[in-house]
Amino acid sequence: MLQINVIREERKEIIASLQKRNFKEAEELIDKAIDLDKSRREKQLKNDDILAESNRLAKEIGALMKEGKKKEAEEVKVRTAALKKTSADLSAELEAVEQELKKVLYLIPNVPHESVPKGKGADDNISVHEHGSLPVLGEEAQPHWDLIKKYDIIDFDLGNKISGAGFPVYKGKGARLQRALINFFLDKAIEQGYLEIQPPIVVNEASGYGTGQLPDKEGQMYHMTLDNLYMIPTAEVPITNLYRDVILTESELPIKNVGYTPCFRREAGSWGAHVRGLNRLHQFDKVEIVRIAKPENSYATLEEMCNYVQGLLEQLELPYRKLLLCGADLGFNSALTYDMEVYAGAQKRWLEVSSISNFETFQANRLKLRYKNKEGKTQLLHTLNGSALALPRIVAAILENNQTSNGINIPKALWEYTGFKIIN
RNA sequence: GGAGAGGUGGGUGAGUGGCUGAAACCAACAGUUUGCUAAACUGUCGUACGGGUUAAACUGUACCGGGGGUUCGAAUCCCCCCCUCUCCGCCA
Repeated sequence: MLQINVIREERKEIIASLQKRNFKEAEELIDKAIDLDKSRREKQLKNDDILAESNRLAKEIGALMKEGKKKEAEEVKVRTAALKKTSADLSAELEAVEQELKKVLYLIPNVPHESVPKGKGADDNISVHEHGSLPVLGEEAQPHWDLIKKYDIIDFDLGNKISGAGFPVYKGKGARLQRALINFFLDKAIEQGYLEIQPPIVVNEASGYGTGQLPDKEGQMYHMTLDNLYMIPTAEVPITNLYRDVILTESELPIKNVGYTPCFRREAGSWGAHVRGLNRLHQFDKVEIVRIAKPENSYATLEEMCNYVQGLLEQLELPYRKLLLCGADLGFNSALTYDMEVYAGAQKRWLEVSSISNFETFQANRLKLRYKNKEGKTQLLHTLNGSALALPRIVAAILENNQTSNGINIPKALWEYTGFKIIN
């Protein structure tokens, strides 16, 4: 959520920046917010004055009572009654305006960073870095959904039976590979100074609002209505919400957290030809890195996170490219996002395995996540997060790219974690 | 799930209707003193939204788990909810 005082001061610049997202209602919503804010301040000023008067009279009554001037006190009481009525009305109006303002603010996406290119869609994302050569596989190369059957390591039919589509069952070396990747990712992050967190994988409503899944992306999450809890779509939600309503001291910064969790996504209506096999699931595993940084450091932090994730992909010997997302493809909360895509040789497609974003103060404003700076002023922090990494598509690429007639070779970096070098 | 006890500022904790945004102590921060450290002393020390100012100073309102109510006036009284602790029940 953008800060209303910033909107007030930088109206023109914000509207212009939002054009990069092709966000048509930008000017309309920004102006609406400014109007509501003006009305809110007027009403508050009026109401505060009335309450101040009312407080004054209450003290006067107290004093009169003490002096035993009961009659005079009664006379003053009459005056407070009218004030009370006016204030009640004004408070109700104020409340309504505040709600309305909040609703409008919830509809306005984050302002893209100046380096974000305009664009119409995913095709306009810019590849800023590529690494590794694309695997050359023979005609007989199989996509991962065939390979997992051939070696009996991941079973969609079984998952279908006990849960439904998009809930695969990992077996044998498939299960072991998953576990190896999770441990590999966690260990590497810890080496880089990240603190491992094991958060709950269900969260309450307030947390959903804190990171921006609610109210607009309600359909993305599984909702347990009996207890009003949500299954997390990403570890970002619980880990970032750890810092909801928190004022950090400078010495606690920067925050570097890493967490492994299963992730749950309803992905309603998004099933089709491109999402076969492991490409898109309702439940998947992911290791997520979450950073909280001072504003002046956040873009250096973003670069550092990208370098870290790229290092992981290189250790896994996967060809990848790094995309700078254009305005049209940029997530609602994000100011700048890099996607990492690995190449899956048999599908001959790039698969997104990581999305690394700087949210600047957009989440922190909702979360009320601040720190006390050197001047002793409380100031919003910047939040960032990135997948490091999402497992299923990594598995898909490993399986497809490393297939041979003898079996599937496991990247060397994982050997100590898998305990085997080949799936056959 | 049942019964009881509680929830006050970063922490401990006082406060049962007005003089309380809240004592005291601890922690933290700044300073004084001191070869250094420690100690002592002095000061500062909640948040949000307004007004005001170039910026401050200054100033208004709200907030003592959350929401509602009683009252001229609520941390304090009443109701509902949430959470924590103890005991019981159930249980990986």
